Amino acid sequence: MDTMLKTLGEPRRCEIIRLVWSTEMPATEIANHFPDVTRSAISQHLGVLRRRGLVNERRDGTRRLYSVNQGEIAKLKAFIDSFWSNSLEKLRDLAESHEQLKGPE
Amino acid sequence: MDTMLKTLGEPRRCEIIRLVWSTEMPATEIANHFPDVTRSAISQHLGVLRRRGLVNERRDGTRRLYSVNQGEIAKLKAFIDSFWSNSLEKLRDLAESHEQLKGPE
DNA sequence: CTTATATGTTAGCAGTTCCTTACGTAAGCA
DNA sequence: TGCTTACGTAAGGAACTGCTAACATATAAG
Repeated sequence: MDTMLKTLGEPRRCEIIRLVWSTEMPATEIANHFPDVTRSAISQHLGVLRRRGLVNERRDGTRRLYSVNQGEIAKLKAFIDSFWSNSLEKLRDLAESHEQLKGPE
Repeated sequence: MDTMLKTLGEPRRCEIIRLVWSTEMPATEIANHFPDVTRSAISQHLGVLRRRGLVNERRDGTRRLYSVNQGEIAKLKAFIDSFWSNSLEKLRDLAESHEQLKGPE
């Protein structure tokens, strides 16, 4: 999970995720959205995202079309949510241990 | 937001957030949860978390008690959620432009 | 077959990050 | 006042990261 957070902590990688969130897009078109860095830099970011399983790659002729693996991002969402739900769990455990002291109702 | 993702991408910082999520805790006690690194390393992580506004510091004698600023983490939660809601927004915009082509119902 | 397009990969460098060691400081206690 | 506890901070180094430039490969077009 730390890995995923780190991966998305890179602004361009995070932006790529947004770009291909709902529509697959070839590498060159993705790179065109980042005029301030070379295509190579974006290709390397795509490689990281692919290896981390955050995007899927589909080949079509010479092109490679990327799309988001929303399931992986859903894991991140669940992880963030777990900060809250785990604290609820702690409260529940605390309540239970209180009940044990008092005996069951 | 990239900053927050990067900040939590560090495993120990992420763990610190969990530690002080629902109960404030003095720096030394936090450091004791990480036997593999020095207290200095943890102090530096706490400094980062404080500067980023992710934790609050309260002084009590020589101790410094840290607690999570849940509001900041809530922003991250909202950001992750926005990946989904923004794609809904795009669908809505798409539907609207279709209606313009057809004329209003 | 030759050329152009789309893309990944490698080498290498500058900047950043996380760590340790050593030191500084402020509050309590003798 | 001197010692101890609880902490932050500074200096410096090893490892990691993101970038560019140059090269490799594969498909398509002529």
